[in-house]
Amino acid sequence: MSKANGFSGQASVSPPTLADVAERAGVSRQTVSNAVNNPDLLRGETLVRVQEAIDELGYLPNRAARNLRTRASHLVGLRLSPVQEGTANAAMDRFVHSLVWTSREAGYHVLLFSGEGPDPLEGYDDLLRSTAVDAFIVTDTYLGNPQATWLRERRAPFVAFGRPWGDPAAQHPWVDVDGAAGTELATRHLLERGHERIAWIGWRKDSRIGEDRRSGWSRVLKERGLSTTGMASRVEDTVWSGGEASAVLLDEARPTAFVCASDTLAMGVLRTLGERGLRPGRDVAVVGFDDSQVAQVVHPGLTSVRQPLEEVAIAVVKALEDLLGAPPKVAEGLLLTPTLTVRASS
Amino acid sequence: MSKANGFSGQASVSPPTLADVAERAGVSRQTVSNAVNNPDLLRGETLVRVQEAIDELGYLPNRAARNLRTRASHLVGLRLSPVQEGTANAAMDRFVHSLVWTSREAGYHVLLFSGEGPDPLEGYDDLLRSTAVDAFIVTDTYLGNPQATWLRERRAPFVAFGRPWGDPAAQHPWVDVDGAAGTELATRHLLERGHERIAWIGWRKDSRIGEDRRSGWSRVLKERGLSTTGMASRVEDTVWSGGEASAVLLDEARPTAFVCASDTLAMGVLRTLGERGLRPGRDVAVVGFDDSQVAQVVHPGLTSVRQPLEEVAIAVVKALEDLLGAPPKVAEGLLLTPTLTVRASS
DNA sequence: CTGGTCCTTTGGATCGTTCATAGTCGAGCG
DNA sequence: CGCTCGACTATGAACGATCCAAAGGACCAG
Repeated sequence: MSKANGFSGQASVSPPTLADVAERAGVSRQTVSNAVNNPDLLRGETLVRVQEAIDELGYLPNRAARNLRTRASHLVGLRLSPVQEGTANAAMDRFVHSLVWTSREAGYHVLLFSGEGPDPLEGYDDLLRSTAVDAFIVTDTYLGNPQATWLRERRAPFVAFGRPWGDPAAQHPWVDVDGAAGTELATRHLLERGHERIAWIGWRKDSRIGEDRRSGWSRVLKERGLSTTGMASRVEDTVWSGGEASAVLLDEARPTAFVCASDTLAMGVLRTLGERGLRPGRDVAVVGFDDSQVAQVVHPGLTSVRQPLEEVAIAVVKALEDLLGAPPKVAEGLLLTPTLTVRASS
Repeated sequence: MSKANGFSGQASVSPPTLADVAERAGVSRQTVSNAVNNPDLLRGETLVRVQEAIDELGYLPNRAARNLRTRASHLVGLRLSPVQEGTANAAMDRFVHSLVWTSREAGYHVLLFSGEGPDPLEGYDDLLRSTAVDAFIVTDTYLGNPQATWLRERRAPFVAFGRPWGDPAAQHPWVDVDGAAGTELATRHLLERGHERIAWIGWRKDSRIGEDRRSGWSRVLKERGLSTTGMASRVEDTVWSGGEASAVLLDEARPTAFVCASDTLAMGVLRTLGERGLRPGRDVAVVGFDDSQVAQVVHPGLTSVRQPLEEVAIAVVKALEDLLGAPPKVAEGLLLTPTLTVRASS
C-alpha cells in the first residue's frame, strides 16, 4: 500500500484510469489489466514497471466499470430484519460482524438492505434485477422460508443461515447450528451437576427451531430414564412469559433446573427466582441460549449455549465462493455444533 | 411493482436492457432513459407505452452501467467496529438498523466494511479510490478522530455521528447526541425522587464523551448547591469496574443514587447492591446510559438514558443528501437530545 | 536464410447506461 | 404558402474496465 501516491494531493481530479497507468508505464491498457488480474502473464521486467506506475499514480480499478464488464459486483446482500426491543437476541448482530470480516478476506463486501413491510421479498427483487449484488445471504429461515423458494425460482444465488426445514432435498447451500446438540450439552451439564428434575421453557410448537432445541433436552432426559411429562412449557419469547412459565413449573413440577430456548426466557426465570428468594446456581440452575450480552453482563452470569457464529460466517462465505465460482458448486448443508459457556447460574 | 413480468420465467437469460425496452415500445433508448429518470419530458401517451413495456419485461436499470456513467454508486460506506464482548453496548447496532432503513428511503444502500488492524484507515482507502461508495458515515469519533482529517484531506464526502471534539470549526457535517443533557435528565429525575446524595460512575478522563456525560451530572448538582466532591469515580467500561467503584463509593460517600456513563457500569452497580442486600430502586437508585437490551431485560428494569438513534439516522441521511447534492451543501452540526426511559431501578 | 512455434503484447470491440447534439414533426405567424 | 419556433425523439459518443483475436518478437530447426 503506497502511502505517498500521486493521487492524494490532487483534489477534485478524477482518479487515475487504466489508460493513465498504461501511458506512464509505456504499455497498453490490456497489459496493465493483466498486471492486475493475471500477473503471471507478464514478463517479470514488464510487471515491475507496470507495478511502479500503479503505485506512483495510486491506481485502483474503477469498480463500476469492472462490474459492468464482468457482470459481477462482488457484493452480497443481507437483509436486516427489524429490531426486536425487549428481547436479548444479539445473535444477528454478532453474525453480521463475523460475516463482514470473513467476506472481506474473500473479496466481498456486505450490502445491507431492510425488509420493511409484510412482504419479505421486497428489496430482494430490486437488488437482484438491477444486478446490484452477486448473491444473497438469507438468515430468517424460521417460518416456511418463502424467500428460499422465491430466490430459487429466480435463479438467484444465495446461501442460507438456517436449515431448509420444509424440504430436506433443497437445492441450495446452507449452514446452520445444531440447536438440539446445544440443549443436549446444556442438559448433560445439568445432569453432571446432580440435577434430575430439569424443566424446559421454549417457544410455541410451530417454531421449527424451538422444537429442534427442545428435542435435545427431551432426548437426554429419556436416555437417562427421566420423565419429561409436566416438565415443559411453550410460550412466546419474552421475559415476562419466561417468568410466568417458570413460576407455574416451580409450583407444579418442582424442577431444580431450567433449560431455556433463549436468553430472554432465561432472564424471566431469573426474575422469578429472585422474587422467590431462590439463588440462581445454588438453589435452582438456569441455562439460556445464544450467549447474548445480557447473559454475559447480568448478575450472576447466565450459563448459555453459544452459537459458533464466526464459524458459521466462514462456512457461509465458503459456500458463497463455491456458488459463484466457475463452475458453480452447491456446497452441502453443514451443521455446526454450539458450545456451552458456563457461568454462575448453573 | 409488476408481479407477472416476462423476466421471471426466463432462467439464465441476461436481464432486459434499455435497448430491449426501447424496441418493444417502439422508441429509442434515450426515450426510455427519460421515461425512467425524467418522466415529465415525455408526452403522456408515450410515457404510458414505455411504462407498459418496462413492466412487461420487468426492466430495471443495470446498476453497474448507471454507476459508471453517472460516477455515483448510491452506496454509503459504514465501518463496523469490532465487537466488544462483555459490554452492553448495543447502540451501534440500533443505529445501523435505523440507518439502513432511512437510507433506503433516500435511495441509498449501506455497505459495511470492517476496520481490522491498528490502522483505522484501512478499508476506507480502497473503497474510496475504487469509487465503490459515494460517501462514508463515520461513527467512532471518540479519540482524536484520525479518520475525519484523513477523509477531509482526500476530499472524501462523509458525515459523522459524533462531534468533532478536537476543532469546533470542523468543516464536515455531523450529528451527535447531547450526553450532558442525558445525564442532566437522569440527575433531575433522581432529585425529583428525593435523592440528594447522587454519585457518578464514568469513564476515564481522556474520554471526551465520558467527560461530556459527567458534566450534565455535576452541573445539576452544583445548580442545586449539592457537593460533588468524593461522589465521582472514573473507571474503565466493564461490569467489574462498575461494581468495584460503586462498592467504594457506598462505603466512603454513602450515596443513595448512582448515575452511570453506561449500562455496563450500571450493571456493575446492580451487582454490588445485590451482594449487599440493597434493593435497586427502593434502597438505592441506579440510572444507566444507552438503554441497551440489558437494561430492558434485566430484573428489575434499569432506568437508562436513551439516545434517539432513529432521529440521528434521519439527520445523518439528510446531511448526506445535502452533501452529495448539486451544489453540495455542508449541513450544520446538529445536537439531539436523548430521553430517559424510567424503569424499576429508580 | 527461412518458416514455424511459442510467448508477450496490442488494438478493437463490448458491457448498459447517460450526456450532448442533431434531427423530426406539427403548429403558428407573416 | 413558406418559414420559424417549440416540443420531443433519435443517434453517436463516452464512462473505464475486460474479452477476443491477432500482431510482434525471440528462438530454434531445417
